[in-house]
Amino acid sequence: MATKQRGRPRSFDRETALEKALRQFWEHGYEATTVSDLTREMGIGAPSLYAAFGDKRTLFGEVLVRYAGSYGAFGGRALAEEATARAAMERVLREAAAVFTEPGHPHGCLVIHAATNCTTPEVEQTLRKQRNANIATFASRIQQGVAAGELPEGTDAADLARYVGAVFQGLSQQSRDGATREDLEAVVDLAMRAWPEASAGASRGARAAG
Amino acid sequence: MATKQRGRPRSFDRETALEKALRQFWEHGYEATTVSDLTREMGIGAPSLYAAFGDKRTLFGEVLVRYAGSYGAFGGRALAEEATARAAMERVLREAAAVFTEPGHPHGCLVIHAATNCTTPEVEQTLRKQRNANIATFASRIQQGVAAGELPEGTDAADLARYVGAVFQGLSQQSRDGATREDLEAVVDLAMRAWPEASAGASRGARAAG
DNA sequence: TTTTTTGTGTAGCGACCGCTAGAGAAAGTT
DNA sequence: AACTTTCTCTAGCGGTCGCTACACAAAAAA
Repeated sequence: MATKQRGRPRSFDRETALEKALRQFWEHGYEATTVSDLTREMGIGAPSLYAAFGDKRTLFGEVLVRYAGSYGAFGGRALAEEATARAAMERVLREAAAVFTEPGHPHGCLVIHAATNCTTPEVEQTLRKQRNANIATFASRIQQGVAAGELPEGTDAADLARYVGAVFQGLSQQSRDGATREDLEAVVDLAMRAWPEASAGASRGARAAG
Repeated sequence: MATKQRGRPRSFDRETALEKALRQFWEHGYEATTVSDLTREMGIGAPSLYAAFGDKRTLFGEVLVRYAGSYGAFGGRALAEEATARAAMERVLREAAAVFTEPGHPHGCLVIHAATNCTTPEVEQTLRKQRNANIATFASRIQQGVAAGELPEGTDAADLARYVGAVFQGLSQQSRDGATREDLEAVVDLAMRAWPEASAGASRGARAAG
């Protein structure tokens, strides 16, 4: 590991270039981002891109991983850190409203928008699986909440997770269509009104955020 | 229409061909649908397509009109026919759940999916305007309901419309990702729990809305 | 130094894109 | 019949796509 590379060293920073690629895919989607766009933004030639990242699809795969570990990490944090399922889901939606409209990077969720109407079936399927996996993660967290008595007995965790996922996807779409953070916050306020409250026995930590 | 055409008659039915084009754009989106795809599905040569429909963009425009008048017409009907804003919005979502998952045609909403990540700015803008116009229509109907006392005073019709729109867009996305009609019905059930109810005394014009 | 290894630039490959010229085919009109 | 009008077919235009062969440049190793 400590030994130096043998040949001519790379003339660009790999992480910086990857971030540039991420922005391009995030803004324009997989298909609509051309290798020509990528090389221009990354400031390198096509052969350098292929040598450093493989082909376009492989580069996109690496971009997905980077996205999941940075801009897309808020969901996992919310699920891990909040005490109740309700707090977790509300925080997911609220941070989505913030991140999706944040200045300085493309709006919306890369996973939702980067490959809709994609002619590369593998890419389309990868992202569809990712979206469904996210909803499954929501369901799992909600099921915990049901087991803990935060939610009424018989609450269908999968249905509730799909509902949260639908709102999440709607937030992403609307952030692309020009909605402001305040617009989306209002949507979240309304969405959380649908949250099932446990009958006044086991409920604890249920708090209405301002 | 009394006099017959002079030259060689068209060898295909224009409406049938247009419907075929609609299905292609609906399934694959604007960019990902090639003229080659279109001519194959429509059963005609490229010159016939261009003679009958103009270029690809013009054809897509005609497809949008046809969609709005057929598969996409349920929203307008719901808004026009239901007595209350709540009933109208609920019917919009419920019929969306049904139409988006209906067998025999592509899933989801053409307007939402056909041009996400589009490299033709005019097409992208056209569809974004359409989506925002739909939400504005919701807002207008909801405002009527507020005026009629169906909803609490001070209800923000724009916010509520955006919420319904977000759920609508989420339904569309999930129908593409494989959700069944039953899945989406459950989402609608939950979504409607967020609907603001007028306090018992204030429902003066709840049945006289129009 | 020379040799080896690896990255970079030019230049262009075959495939597909949206689109169309031009010749022939099929109808009405005279 | 001949002529006019319109559609259809073959073939291919210029442009862009993702990707790469090849020669050269720049580093470590010998």
